This record gives sequence, structure tokens and C-alpha cells, in this order.
Amino acid sequence: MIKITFPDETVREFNSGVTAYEIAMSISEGLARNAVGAVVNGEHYEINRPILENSNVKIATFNDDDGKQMFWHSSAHLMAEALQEIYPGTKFGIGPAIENGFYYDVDLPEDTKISSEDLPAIELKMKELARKNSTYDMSESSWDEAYQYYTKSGNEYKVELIEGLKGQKITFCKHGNFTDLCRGGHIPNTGLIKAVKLLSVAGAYWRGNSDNKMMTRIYGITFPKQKLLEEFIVLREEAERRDHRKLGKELELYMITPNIGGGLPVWLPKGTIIRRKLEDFLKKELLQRGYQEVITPHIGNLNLYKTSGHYPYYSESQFSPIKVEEEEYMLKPMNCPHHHQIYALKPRSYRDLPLRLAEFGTVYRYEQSGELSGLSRVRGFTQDDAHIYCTHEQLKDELINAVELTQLVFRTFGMEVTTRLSFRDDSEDKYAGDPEVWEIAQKEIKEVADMMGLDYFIGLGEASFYGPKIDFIVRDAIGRKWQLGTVQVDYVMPERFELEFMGSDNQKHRPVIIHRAPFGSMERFISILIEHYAGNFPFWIAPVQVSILPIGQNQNEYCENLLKQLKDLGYRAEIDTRSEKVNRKIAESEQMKVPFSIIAGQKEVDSNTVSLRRHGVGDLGSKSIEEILNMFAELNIPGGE
RNA sequence: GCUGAUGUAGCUCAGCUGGUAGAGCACGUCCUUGGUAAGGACGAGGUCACGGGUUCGAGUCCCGUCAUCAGCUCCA
Repeated sequence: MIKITFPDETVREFNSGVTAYEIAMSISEGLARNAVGAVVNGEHYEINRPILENSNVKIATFNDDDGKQMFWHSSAHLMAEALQEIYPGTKFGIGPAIENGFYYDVDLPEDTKISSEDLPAIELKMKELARKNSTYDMSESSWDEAYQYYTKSGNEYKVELIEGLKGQKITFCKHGNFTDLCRGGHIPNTGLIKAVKLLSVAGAYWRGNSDNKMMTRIYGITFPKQKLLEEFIVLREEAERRDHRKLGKELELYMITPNIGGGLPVWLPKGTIIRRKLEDFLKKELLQRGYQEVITPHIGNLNLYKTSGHYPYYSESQFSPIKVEEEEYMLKPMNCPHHHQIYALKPRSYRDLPLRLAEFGTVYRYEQSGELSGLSRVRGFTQDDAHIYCTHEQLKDELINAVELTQLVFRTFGMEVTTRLSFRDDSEDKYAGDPEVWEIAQKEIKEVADMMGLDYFIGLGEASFYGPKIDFIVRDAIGRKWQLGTVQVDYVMPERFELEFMGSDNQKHRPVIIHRAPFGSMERFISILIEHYAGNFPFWIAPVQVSILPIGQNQNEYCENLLKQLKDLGYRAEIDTRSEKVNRKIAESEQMKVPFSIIAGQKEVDSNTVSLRRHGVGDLGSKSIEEILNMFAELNIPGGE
């Protein structure tokens, strides 16, 4: 007998060799029917795989993540089988489940190309194979056998994978006429896959290394019910409607034109209002938190970046230096060295610290052409940058303050973020500075994160070359992850720039630098903001044009009255010019009711307004003056008076 | 940078296997109008991304460049 522990901690005894299916049956027939697999001690098990030892067991259905992973991983196998039938001679790489679906990396026979037009045919074949109800059967072989098998069949990819498993038993999975090297974790049979949608086809380097051959990656998703697929498609379409590139164009927030340059966004009047609003919001916070604003040039002497070490590290992704007589200048790819020069301006005392220098600094990085994307990834962007120069004793407090500020930003906009502690990995040439100091810096970051109760994960290899950081990551409408806010600890630059302060002991010391940017990049942040609100911004960020229909006989009086009162409240409000025409006309013919528009929602300080009327965002229907005034009175304006 | 796809009026797009461009919305003028993306008439708008090539003839086929999109790689 073995002891099986369930997720709710209950323990029951079963005969050794019991399968997850039998366990599920013993709980309920429905569970057994819905079970697609099991999680046994954290490992994905087929439902009919014998369990031999005391184990923690969770029955997996499509409703939980493990079940989905098994379902989609099995679907990847099914797609491979279909590909093998349609394109004989295809070599298979790896085919894992991902967050939404699965992919398979394949090396197609020579002269064969797959484009999105070919996907429906593959889908059909998959459905046809699925209907055969083939079981997924696992089998074992020795390492040598497996190695021989793939060497003979000429699949260098599987050979490479097997080489990485040297000395271990190799498992295969077979269904229908398809056998694949596989660790396991499949659904019982192909018949469970009822709905299939292949999403896209793209290139992907073998093992994610750009030196390797590029394989063809086919993405897909499957469901046990057609209805689930339909829901998925609707969700995707809704997400696409929020895409900031689409909304940014429709709302005339920004433009990008090759006449100026790819990845160089131009802020249009309406987008500029939003951006200024965000800047004002943050500036106000910065002043309260003891930051001082500075302004530095957009270019700097190349030597500056040689000193910082950025130049050799990132020479690939920088605009070429500008040569003027004997000097070379670079468009600044970051603000740090400029701020360090401000620190180095004069002798600093411990009494001056922490020194917090802030700047909305525009930087230029020559990102790879294939990387550019709307406002998310650009070649010129503005960081809400600041560098805090402090003593080692002050470090933790300053880190906490910086993290809190970042949290305030995301809280204000109601954005969901994940927090990553970005640490270094083992590779030595990627990082500058003393590994022991790194160790200390990472420890300090972790302590701060724990002290603040942050819900974080650790990303090894995600650090900057000069130090570890805390990154705040959000998702865009289509689910892609982007780093926004960042707080970084840096012991390297103070050394390189020989920054010092005089301590109370009358000795010179090195300060520690915190690099931090709560928004990260104004461009990227706004891209997320647009999608977050689906263009329907709160009034304090972007005023909307509202159409208001006065009811009653004295519409002119109504308009005048409303305008006056809104102005008294501090809002800009005016009759829309087009409606004014209608209004005038109707006045001439002595009509009683007219539709007209006011533009409102903007405090008097700004000279422009954003019209979002076309999206119906500001369409408030018929309102009495009291209702409208109440609405504006209730506007919550973070950072406002 | 790599793989694949796309690039036609301000926007969204149509244009079959080559015979020199269309629609809806938007825009302008006029008319109509007591209702939430108002209706009608007329009008203006395009060296079909750019540059080569094949052809009697290219938006349509081929090559190159640029840009955009999906993904990979990268991201101070």
C-alpha cells in the first residue's frame, strides 16, 4: 500500500501501482471523466501511469493550469503527427505547451515552406487524426537505442537533445503513426482534442541561439470544446481592439513616420496632453520626496560612455558616434553618465546625501529593426529617470522610497504588475565589478523586497551589467510582457567615475547609486496606459469631448449656464464649433431642443483638449446641469490641488 | 539582425489568372433635419511604399531597398 496525499492535505491509501484514473474514479466519476492527467510530486503523469510510491497527487483537468499544459503539450504532438503526414521528412525539434496553447519547432524538408495559408490544411489534418482517438502511449528505451534511432533517422535536433540526457533512460511517446522523444505528461487520447486553431507561423532559432539554424515555429491552441475556442477568439479580438498602435492612430495621440525615422515616435497634440499630465503627476511626487530636477544635453562625449563602460557593452545598439573635428559625440543612450558629472561637479559631504537628481531624459538606442513596435519598443524615448547618490547606510531607505514611488504609480492607474528581482547569472563577461560586491547588492535588494513584503520572483541573468535591479513588469493587451518601472543598485559606476563624498570621519568614501524610473519609459508606459483604459482615459489624464443634449425650451440659456458653471469649477468648457453652427441655425428657426457638444474635463491650465468622442467614451447621454456638475465635482485628480 | 507576411485615397479595405484604379467612413459646397456615429445631391483626394527589371503594356510577375505586422534573438 502507498499513501496518496491530495491537494487538500487529506491522505488515502491505495495499492502500489494505482493509476491517477483509478484514484479519480474513487473520488467521483465526473472527475475521472474530466481528468486529462495528474500531477504526481510536481511531475506530469499520464492518467494510466502507475504510481509506485507515497506521493502527492493532484488530478488535472482542463480547468487547471497543469491540465491545460498537458492538453496543449499533447496537442503539439498531434500537430507534429499532422505535419509528418503532410510534409514527410520534417524533422522535429521541441514542442512545448505555452501559456496560451503550444508550438512546435520544425525543420521542414528542403524547398518546403509553410505560410499562414497552409495552416487550415494542417488544422484539418489534426482534427482528422484527433478523431481516430489514438492513445498516447509511453515507452522506455535505453540511451544507446534512442541515440541510434535518431542518428539513423538523421534528426540532428533530437540527437542533440538526447546527448543532453546522457546516461538516463529515454522515454518515447507514441500515438497513431507518430513517435516522439518525450519526457511525458500527456492526455489519455487524441479524441479529447475537439477544437483546433493554428495561430501563426514564424521563425525561431534552434535552442534560442541566434547562431543556430532558424526553424519554423508553428503556434496553435486547442480546446476540449468548440465553445471554448470561440470564447478564446472573441477574447483575442477584444484585446486587439485595445492595441495602442490602433488606438494611438485613431485617437491621434502619436505618429511614427519613416520620413522622420522608424521607432522615433512623434507626440501629437492630444498625446502630448496625456504625456504632460503624467509628467506633472510625477514631478509633484518627486518634489515631495526630495528630488531635484536637472536638464542635461541629448549628446555627450564618447569618452563619457567609455568611462561608464556602456560603449563596448552596447556598441551594437547605439547610433553611430558623431565625429566633429577630433572629438566624437554620442546621442545619449542613457542619462546616467550625465548625472554622474553633476555629482562630480564639486566635493560632496555626507551631509549632502542622499542627492537625488531627476530628469525626464530622452535617450536614443538603435534597437534592431525587427524589434520596433509602436510605443513599446522605440529608438528614441524619454525615461522618467533619476539617480540617487547615497551612503551605504542610506541605501535601504532610499530603495524603499523608490519602490514605494513606483508602486504608487501603478496603484494610481490600477495596473497589475509582477515584480522581478533581476540578478546576475554565472557568466563573467556579462557583468562588471566585483562578484562579491554583487553578492552584497543582491542580498540588500532581496532584504528590501522581503521587508516590504513584495510578491516577487527572481530572474537570473536579468541584471544590468553594472548591478542587480527590481523590475516591474506589466502585460499589454495581447498578453506580451513589458518592463516598465525599475529600481537598480549600482556599486560599479561610482568606482568608474571615481565619485566620492567626505564622511563624518573626514575620510573619502564612495557613494552608492540607485538608478530608478517608475514609469520606465514615457512611451512604453503610455502604450500600456492606452491599452489599460482602452482609450477611455480618466478625465484627469485626458479630457474627453462629451455630447450633452439639453432638454427644454431654453437651450441657449442651458448652454451658457453650464459653460459658466464648469468654468467656475476650473474646467475648460466650450461649445463645439460644429454644433455651434447647428445651434445657431436652430436658434434662428426657433427650434426647441438641440444636440450640442461641450468640451470638458480639462482644468483651465491647459490650452488643448482631447476629443475621444468618436469612441463614445464621453457620451454621457442626457443630463441635467446638476448631474453634469456633480460628475465633474467628483473627478478624482491624483496629484491635483 | 533572422524567418515569414504585408505595404492601393486621411482611415478601413476591394481590385480574379498583367490591359494604366474603386467602395464605405472622413473632408468641402449646397440642401434637408426636433434626437445620440443624422439624411440627400454634388465635389475634391491616389506617379497603387520606393528603386530597378521582365513585357507592346505592371497595382497585378521578378529582384533590391525602406517601413509595418507575427515570432525569434536582443533590450543599459
